[in-house]
Amino acid sequence: MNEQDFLAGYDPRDYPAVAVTVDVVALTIREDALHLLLIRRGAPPYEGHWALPGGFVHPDEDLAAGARRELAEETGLGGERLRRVHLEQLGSYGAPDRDPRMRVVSVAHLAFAPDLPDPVADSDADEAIWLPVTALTSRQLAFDHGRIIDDGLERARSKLEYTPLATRFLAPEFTVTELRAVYETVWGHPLHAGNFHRKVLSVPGFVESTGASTERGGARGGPRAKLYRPGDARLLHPALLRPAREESIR
Amino acid sequence: MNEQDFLAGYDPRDYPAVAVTVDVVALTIREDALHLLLIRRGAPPYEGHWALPGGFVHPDEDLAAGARRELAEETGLGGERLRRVHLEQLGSYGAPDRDPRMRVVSVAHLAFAPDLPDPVADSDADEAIWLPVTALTSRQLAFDHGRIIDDGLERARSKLEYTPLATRFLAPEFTVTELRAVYETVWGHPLHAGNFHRKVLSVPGFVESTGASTERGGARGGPRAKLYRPGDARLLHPALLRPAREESIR
DNA sequence: TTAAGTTGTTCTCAGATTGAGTTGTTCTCA
DNA sequence: TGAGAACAACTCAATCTGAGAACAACTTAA
Repeated sequence: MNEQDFLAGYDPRDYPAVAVTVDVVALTIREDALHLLLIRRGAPPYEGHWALPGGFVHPDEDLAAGARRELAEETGLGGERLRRVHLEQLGSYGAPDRDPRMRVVSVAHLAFAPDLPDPVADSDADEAIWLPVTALTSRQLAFDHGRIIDDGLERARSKLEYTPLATRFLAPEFTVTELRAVYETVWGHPLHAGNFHRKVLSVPGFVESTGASTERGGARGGPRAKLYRPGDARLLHPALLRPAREESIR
Repeated sequence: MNEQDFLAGYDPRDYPAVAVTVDVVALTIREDALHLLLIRRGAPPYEGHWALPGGFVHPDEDLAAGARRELAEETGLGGERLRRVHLEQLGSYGAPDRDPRMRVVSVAHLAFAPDLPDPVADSDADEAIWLPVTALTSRQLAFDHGRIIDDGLERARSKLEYTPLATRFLAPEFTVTELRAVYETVWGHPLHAGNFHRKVLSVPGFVESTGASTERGGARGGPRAKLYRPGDARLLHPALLRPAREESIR
């Protein structure tokens, strides 16, 4: 940053007031559908609209810590379960008029969680709910949260290509079929079971075998499946490619 | 964000003071080396250290607009030349103690520019210079700018894989060899000329032919090269793959 | 003017990867 | 017990990649 501005004297009160919040696009998979954690606003502006969980950054808190705290508050999650949630920064949104009350810069985060219990009613009167992403129209969403969610979904789809983060939607041990279901849900495409299987096992460090198998076969038949846990790779080489789609504009 | 906080009364003065700045990691290629725009600090803290160009967001300015303004101020660039610079958001950095004076959240941006003239001395006493990225050690850099630069470089390397943004380092018309030189300097690997050529021409929308050729052959011989301009693709399908390297930890 | 060396571009070919389909076996449900 | 489902392995053709060779068009230096 530019020291001139500071040298002029840097009493915080001298600067235009900007509030910094952290918002979280928290994704999970329930019943083979991608769900998003949202909060119903009980007061204007955007009363009755859905909004992302979030709030002001605390004075001594890092941005990521703030996002994790907000996530914990709204989901009631803690300890090991909270630690297993993948959390990354998505981007910052700071259009001057995005909040009608004052200048707010929101640092949005993206979270991948395994299927979680329904949010507990908070001390706040917030109504927090996991909603299927398909059930949302931009009009029902507060502020620019529709845009943030779109960016989060695209980021999630893309992250599955070149990272092993799909495993973060699953329990610590999982089958290849469960892993494939994650990809199919997030990408919205059916995948070739045989090829997916071959690919997952051939990419180094994606998954490692536990040696165990499921107790039962599939719900509608089939043999018991082998169980795997996440491997130690942070990136997939070579990546899994999404089926070619129409050139996405952004 | 959480309306409870707001409903309690939202006079800006009631909140802990947070300043929001935009910083820019501006990259260009000079003499086959990747260069970075830096400013020498003339006052504490970090007096004499190098810092990224940046400054406070103006009250009615979007984050990206602020970054572009800072870039314009430090490079003296404007108009069409400025518009041709690629600018994207890199991420926000908000550790509570990253600036010793007060809480500052910096929204870092990443810029790709064609070879630009040396920065003009600003109205500020700032000394702005293009420095080769290899000439930098983390100790010479102010604040957490070393980290921001690392993140920016990694983002740049990765963006060349799946976007046509390498063309943003070049003039509006360029040869395949010039384009390959961009990849080689950013990635730090020599690439196979024939394979690169084949790949660039086969990826739809990466480049399109102008029909023209260079006036002269290469400096040390060789035929005249065909000239191309950027195509209309925003993403490369299939992507160009970086030569496999040791698993990068982050 | 010529020779030597460099470079842009195209081609070849083997190896790896992918997409699509098949097979065999194990399991659940009716 | 039989039918259907699903896991896992395999096959095969099409495509893509890495590595090298070929060749013509150009440069500079002799």
